[in-house]
Amino acid sequence: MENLKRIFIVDDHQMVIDGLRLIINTIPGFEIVGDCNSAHQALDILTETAVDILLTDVSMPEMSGIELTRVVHKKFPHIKIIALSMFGEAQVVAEMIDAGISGYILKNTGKQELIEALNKVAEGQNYFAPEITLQLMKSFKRGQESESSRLTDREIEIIRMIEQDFGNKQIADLLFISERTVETHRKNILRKTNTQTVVGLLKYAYERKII
Amino acid sequence: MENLKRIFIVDDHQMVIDGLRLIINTIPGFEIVGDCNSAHQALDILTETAVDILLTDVSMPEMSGIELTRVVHKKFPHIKIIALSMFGEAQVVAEMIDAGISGYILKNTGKQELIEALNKVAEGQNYFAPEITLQLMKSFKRGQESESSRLTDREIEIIRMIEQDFGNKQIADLLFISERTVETHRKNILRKTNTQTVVGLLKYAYERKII
DNA sequence: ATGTATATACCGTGAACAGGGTATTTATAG
DNA sequence: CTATAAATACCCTGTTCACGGTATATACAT
Repeated sequence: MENLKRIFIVDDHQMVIDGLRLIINTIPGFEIVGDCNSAHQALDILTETAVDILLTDVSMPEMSGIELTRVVHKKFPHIKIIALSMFGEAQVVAEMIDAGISGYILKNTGKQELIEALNKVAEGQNYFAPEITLQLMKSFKRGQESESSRLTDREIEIIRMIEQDFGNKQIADLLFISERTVETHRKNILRKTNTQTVVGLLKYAYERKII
Repeated sequence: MENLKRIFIVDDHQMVIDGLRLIINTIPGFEIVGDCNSAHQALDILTETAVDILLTDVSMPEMSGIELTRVVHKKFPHIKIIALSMFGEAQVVAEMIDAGISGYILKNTGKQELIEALNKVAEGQNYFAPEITLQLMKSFKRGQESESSRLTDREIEIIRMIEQDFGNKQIADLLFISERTVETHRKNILRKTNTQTVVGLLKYAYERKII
């Protein structure tokens, strides 16, 4: 009888769980023993379900993956925890590491990488997606240049206009500057906020009450 | 002594006011007698400032342009009101018309159109930006096909993933469908929500508690 | 059987955006 | 004077997105 590693998945989006299920079901050596949509549910279930590896979303309503990781790491120290996230924001990664994860992968991870992560963690090693380590290094470097992360008044102004769904051309017209200048500001803004898209930027801005 | 039409501008974004000021200051026949950043302020100032034309933003915190228009139209019936908005959403336009506006222009309006709007309204006529009338006609037609505006479960699912900053490729991977299909869904979503960009869509979705 | 709604999927195109970079000017501080 | 920060502006490229359209399959209702 083969000794399968038992995996449990926590994510508030069932579609992510279903996607992961389909992939993991094809990976030898692992079996999914359950899944649920909230950290609270997970804690209940883990008290009566034998689990080896916990795959948990980082951002969840009510109780975050960070908190869940802390509790699980404390109550069930044998459970290896792999974090799943859209982003590898350095601060969040650091908090998850502190909380006790063994791995951190992005949600768009391909099958090969997921296999590698699961195998490594199952062997007692750690696994961090390359993008994560890159992100951490960037953050470290950025931390040393903290002044470069502060948004200028102009940049904040432009964020506000982006939030109002003005395009670059419109922003340029309203501010009497070149469209190329707007693009440059956008570039600087995305770099400083460590985001790649307008969606990410707006979330950043809302979170930090910039707008 | 030339008889200039006195304009007052209300917009919570000073940059919009400044932009309008620069343009209007070059238009013969008009003078700006004041501006402020909130509807409440405007009401106070209008009681002691002679104004012929009020340019007001539609969306403002605390008291909207719609409410402002209602009050101004009632207390100062001689004041012609021109609405300024990012969008020409039919429902909003209709409410502003009910409230008593004489004109409605988009914030990205060029100088020529602003001149035309001001002149027409100053003569006692109405002026609506061509996009607005087009939007109203679209809305009228859409109102007749109200079923086509209801978002399907799949579409809501995809909106949620867009909000999580998943790109089309990622959404396709997670849902095991073609990227082309995702594009099609996006197209249908934007059409149904009458939005043109992700920013507009997210605002729509947040407002309506879709996400 | 037909009709409708939904999901899926494709074609084409142009515009916008993200990301790599370069550079200059102005204002301010030391 | 030099150095720095901020604002401005440009180059280039590849990718993504929005928007115009077409079509088929499936499930369900009539």
